[in-house]
Amino acid sequence: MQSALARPALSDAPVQSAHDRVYRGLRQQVMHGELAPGTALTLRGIGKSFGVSMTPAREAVRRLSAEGALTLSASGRITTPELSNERIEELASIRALLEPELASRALRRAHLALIDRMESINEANARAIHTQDPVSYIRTNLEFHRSLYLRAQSPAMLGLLETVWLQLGPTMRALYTRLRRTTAPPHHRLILEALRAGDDAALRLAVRTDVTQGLRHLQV
Amino acid sequence: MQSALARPALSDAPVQSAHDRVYRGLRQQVMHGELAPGTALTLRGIGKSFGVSMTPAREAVRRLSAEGALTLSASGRITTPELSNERIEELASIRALLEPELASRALRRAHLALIDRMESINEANARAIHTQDPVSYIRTNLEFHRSLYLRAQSPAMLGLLETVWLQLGPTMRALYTRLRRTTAPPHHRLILEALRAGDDAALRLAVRTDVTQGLRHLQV
DNA sequence: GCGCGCGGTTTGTGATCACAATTCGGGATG
DNA sequence: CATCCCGAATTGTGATCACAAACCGCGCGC
Repeated sequence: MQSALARPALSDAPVQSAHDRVYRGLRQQVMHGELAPGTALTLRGIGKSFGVSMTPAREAVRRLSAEGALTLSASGRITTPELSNERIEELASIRALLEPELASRALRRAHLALIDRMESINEANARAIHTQDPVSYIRTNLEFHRSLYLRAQSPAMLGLLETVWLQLGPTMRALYTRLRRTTAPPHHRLILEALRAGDDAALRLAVRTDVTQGLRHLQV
Repeated sequence: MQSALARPALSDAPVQSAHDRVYRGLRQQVMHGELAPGTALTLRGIGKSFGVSMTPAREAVRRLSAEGALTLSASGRITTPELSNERIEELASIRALLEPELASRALRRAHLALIDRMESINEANARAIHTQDPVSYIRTNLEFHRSLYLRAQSPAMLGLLETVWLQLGPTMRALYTRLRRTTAPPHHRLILEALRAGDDAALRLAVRTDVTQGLRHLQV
């Protein structure tokens, strides 16, 4: 154990199989918007960049494509998904369905330490907007939401939601690099206020509008 | 070029890769409740039963485990999922969230031919109850719901729902073989009536109760 | 009789190889 | 100058193999 602060001792799996390392690495790249929509990948390229052979790369890609994080063409070529407008709207409406429910379930368990942590994540999010860093913006934005939803104690629902986030990753990158917003999203404050007030209806509404607002003006 | 003559062009995907055949076969077995919870599988066994080597079997298993249809132990052993009571309730509440939404979206597009088809599926479902065939019962039950949701034109939402069905497959088998019901579920009739009446609120309620009713009295 | 350790067997993992299909670029042709 | 065609290079697929870890059952010892 090198550092109890950097990596808490309750971390479960320090030893992970090769395909799992590849899976986690690719998954993070896709979810955080490090790859533009339509980016082409190859098994040999993935394997080389992770220092493994084609076999673990293949399994990671198969797993990610099952989650919608990657698209396999009919001939097997690997790309990040290029979503149609209808698909984006559908995924947004799924978020609008799942996230208020998760927030509501988390509400009764959200104590002050969580709200404080969400506030600090939100500040990091504002800094990412200021420095025009789309990857940091997406990452901190998702972190803000996930830290709340983790309290819902609903792993299956959170898992489903994360596959939706995965599918939207490259598109969110394209979105946020294009519109170059300079002001923080106002709804995060509303979410924090509703949490502090313990107001379920206000929380559901604030989460819903935050989710739909970000994906409303897309115009791909 | 010989296959173009041997296989008429009107079928869309006559040629499928080996791992896709394995994937589809296993997926159907799991979703339709042909496998009890905790059933152990092996890559070599799967490969042998599908006439392929370990490689396509591995990819199919990786894909199915990403969808929650199979569980991989820490050491890599493959089993069908054994769900805890909390997990079953959570998945039921996800169904209760997604299915009324899909039904509502399908409502405006549900013309008479669809309702007739759903009625005939429902009759097959009643026959499956009569003959005490759990696999046929689960299959026709899902078919009843899916034929409606297909009209919602929401492929992403339907895809998410199907992964939930997949996770519940073995559990539903255990459930329906245990309680051996002899009467048809009454809510399918309510769903059909609401469809005919074009009543959105009644449809949402009927679907929701049908979903929660079936998974309420579990007691695993 | 009961628990425990040990060895053979099973099983998943990752690497490598041969192969077919796809893709892409260059060059000839109109 | 555009278009089409052909060949080389790229790429995914499936099979096979070596290997380590996990598992299972038998037999020893208490």
